[in-house]
Amino acid sequence: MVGRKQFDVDEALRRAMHVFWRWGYSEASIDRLTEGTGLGRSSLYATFGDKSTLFRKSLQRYVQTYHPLYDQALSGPHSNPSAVVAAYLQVTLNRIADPTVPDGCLLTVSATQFPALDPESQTMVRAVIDGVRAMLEQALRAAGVDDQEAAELALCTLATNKSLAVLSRAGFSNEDLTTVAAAAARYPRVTTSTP
Amino acid sequence: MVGRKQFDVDEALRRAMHVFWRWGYSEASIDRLTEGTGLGRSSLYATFGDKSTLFRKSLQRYVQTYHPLYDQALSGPHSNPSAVVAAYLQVTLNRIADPTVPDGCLLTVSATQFPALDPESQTMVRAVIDGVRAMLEQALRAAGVDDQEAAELALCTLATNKSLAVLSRAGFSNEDLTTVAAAAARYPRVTTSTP
DNA sequence: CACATCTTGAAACGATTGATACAAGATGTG
DNA sequence: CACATCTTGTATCAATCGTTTCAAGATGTG
Repeated sequence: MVGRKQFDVDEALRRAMHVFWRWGYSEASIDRLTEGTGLGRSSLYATFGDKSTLFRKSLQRYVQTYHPLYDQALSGPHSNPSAVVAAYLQVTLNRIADPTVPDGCLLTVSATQFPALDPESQTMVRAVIDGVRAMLEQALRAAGVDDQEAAELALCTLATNKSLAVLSRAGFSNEDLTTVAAAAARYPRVTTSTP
Repeated sequence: MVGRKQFDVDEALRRAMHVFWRWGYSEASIDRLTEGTGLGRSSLYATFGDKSTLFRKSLQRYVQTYHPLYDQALSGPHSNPSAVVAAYLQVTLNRIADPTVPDGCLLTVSATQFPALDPESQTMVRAVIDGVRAMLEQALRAAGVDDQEAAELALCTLATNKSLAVLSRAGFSNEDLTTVAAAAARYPRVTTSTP
């Protein structure tokens, strides 16, 4: 069992990400991380550093995994703002419906545990959320929404995204989540049809 | 310091509730609970039982505190469904803007930490959320919304409530939260004006 | 006053937390 | 083969976790 590395670093990081995702930072103990990754304590520390560093690498891995999916959904040609919102939220719904990943969203779980995070991790979580917000806003402007409405709609879509994660964590059905997402996608019509 | 009780039980419970609210179940250690309540360990255990029991009593206290506010907001005469939603979300906005209580919402923090809770607490959290959903649905029906739309709108308003809590936790400004709530209150017009 | 009752502070419990030390040993290079 | 390098399992660290025990002492009742 010694000599060269006995595991795939990227796969181990993916599993560690799932542990943080499922349990949240506080409850993601080293024991659960070693069990989830299959690594020994020594290998875990030697490869990824301490717990908070591993958390940040997991969050980075999370962004690298799902950011492209959101980016692709937003970049596609959309007939109207509703389509942009719907495409974005559909990525979230697909992820939540995926039985091979934990419920909710690592970002949302981490945000609600904000006081439990070290300052560096807090900054990173906030930065990622702000990045998502900016990405949404830009996509909406590209879809022809004026600046003010784009800012508001981006914020509301981000909010809907967070609510889907919370409801999923609380055990709400995919049907309920789909209803929420569909309603959020229907919303933009108000701002475009009302003067 | 011995003899008869040196503290007000209800006030101590209120403070314990704030500790769970701010830190979440996992990070609400006994040390933080004793410090937050001002009680010694012995008094804490003798009065409220173990940690998970104290958590449930805190959650019950949370419901007893804020349920009447929501109930009052929903029971007032409303000209349309939007007014119902706006009144409901305003209670949440007021609570979040209150600097004397922690950010977010105890229910939302607990929901995202679901896997960290014991089964009994999980059941209670879920029951409270379902209760809120039912309360919203009933209020909307009382405001003249038909059954199907009332169910959907109640779910979406609950979702908005959760999103406000998450964004608050992540440090979003009250202005942003107000924007989200206002947009959610504007939503019902779609379902009533669109055939 | 005498006594049972209750509360409180302090000490201590075993278990678990995150983290480190170190020896054993497999690998690649010379 | 010899040797430096790297990885891994085990043991262990101090700190903190939730919880219990217990003696000291103030209170209310008789």
